[in-house]
Amino acid sequence: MAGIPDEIAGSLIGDILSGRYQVRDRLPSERDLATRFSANRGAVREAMKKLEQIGLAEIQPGGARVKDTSEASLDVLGHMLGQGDLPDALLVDQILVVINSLLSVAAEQTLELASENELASIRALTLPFLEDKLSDEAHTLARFELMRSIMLTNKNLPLQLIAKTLFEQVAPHLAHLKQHVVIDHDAFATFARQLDRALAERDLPAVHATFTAFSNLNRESMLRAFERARRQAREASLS
Amino acid sequence: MAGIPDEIAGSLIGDILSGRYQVRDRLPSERDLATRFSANRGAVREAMKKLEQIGLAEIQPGGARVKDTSEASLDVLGHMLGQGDLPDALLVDQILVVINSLLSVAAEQTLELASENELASIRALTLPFLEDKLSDEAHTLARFELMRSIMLTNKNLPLQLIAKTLFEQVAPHLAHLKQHVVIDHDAFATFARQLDRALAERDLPAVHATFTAFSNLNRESMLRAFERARRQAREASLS
DNA sequence: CCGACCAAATTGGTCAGACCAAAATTCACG
DNA sequence: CGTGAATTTTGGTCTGACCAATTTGGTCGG
Repeated sequence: MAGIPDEIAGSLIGDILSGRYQVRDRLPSERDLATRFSANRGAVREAMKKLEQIGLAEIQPGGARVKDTSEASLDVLGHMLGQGDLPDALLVDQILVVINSLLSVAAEQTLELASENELASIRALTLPFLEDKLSDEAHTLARFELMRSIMLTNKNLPLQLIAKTLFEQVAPHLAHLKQHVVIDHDAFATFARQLDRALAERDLPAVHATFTAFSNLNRESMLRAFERARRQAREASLS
Repeated sequence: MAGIPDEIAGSLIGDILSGRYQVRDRLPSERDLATRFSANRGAVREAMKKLEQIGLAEIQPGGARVKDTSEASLDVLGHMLGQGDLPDALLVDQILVVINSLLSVAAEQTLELASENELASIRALTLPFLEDKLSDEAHTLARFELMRSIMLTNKNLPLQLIAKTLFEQVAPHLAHLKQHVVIDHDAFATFARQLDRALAERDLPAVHATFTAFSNLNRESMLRAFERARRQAREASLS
């Protein structure tokens, strides 16, 4: 299922992101890589094309060179998060900042453009947060559903694409952390009430303020989850 | 310089975006395409890989299928903008909305994290807008430099990557429109003064409000440019 | 000793033809 | 008329080859 080119690309990406190949270094030739990976040059070539598409390498006749991460495409994020045992907490936080700001924009545009029906269907998604005995899983599900709905109701294609990409990059690496996340149900209930009111009254500043609060909730809860995960990792290494 | 696979990919992308291949349709086989483009199957294969990376096609043993634009990567935007004679005005507007909201986030984070020196260097970039006799070109240059600086001072890598990608996608297609853009120097001067003050006092809400104004300025000026371009195109078609 | 220039080796770009496994298609059978 | 097996089609990978651009290394002249 993996595919040989993807394996090669993954290995090379790991080498680059771990610093084994420095920026501006020349990567081994396609022929050398083919030998090293016991694969055909065509497979290596597809892997190199992937590196180029991700923006980690620049291919030219004469040789391929490593490019800086800051010149890469969004797809590097997933690979960067997958480097260590735990994802980079700072990077995850930065992604959350962006996601939440995009949510805010989406919501603001929804206020301007969405029909009453669309608005109502979003507001309905805030109801689960008011329930008393919501399991953590159901809560997480409700959060995602609310975010997804806000992103889809919005007609801004670029916004949708960015959000989708960010989610896809970060989601797989957050799966392990899920067990460490502790949800502040009361805080989210307050948020849900505020969001519902802001949407009902089409109060744009209130929507913005609400999502700022939502953002802070998410970021703090994620940072705490990282702390717990790290602590557990330390204890495990002592035994 | 173009490269055979890129030519093939470009042709297929055009066919997909223009609707010649509908979503979920099967694309011709690699062998057929190789014949049609008088190219080797390897070249066609690389083109198909590119389609897959862009997110416009899904390749599986048995055949490749067209995917919906909403499931693509950010890189489709550039191709979508390059479809007609003029870029899609609505799409450009949506991109501007996103860019400007990202600018706002970047600026807000700068307020929290940037040193006095970094802040000062950004503030210095607002000065050109106060000059009286600034040519349109110099004005555009100053705008870009200000945006670039805000994006780079910020330490948020995902934010930088998204902004860079969006710029790269949209910039080439805006080159033709530049001649139609009329700049409201006074409005930008007001914006510059407000931004400078907001940064100096690290006034977060003011920064947000300022960028909202900036966003509206940019969007309106671009929409007007589209109108002018369309009008000129109509007149040209009459002659 | 150094820089400019030229030839050889290296490298990516493309092509041709082949085999395999998985999917799609066809078709005979119940 | 369905259904399941057989066949064809399709993508995935491999081997080996040639070309053009680049890099490299050495040579020559200053």
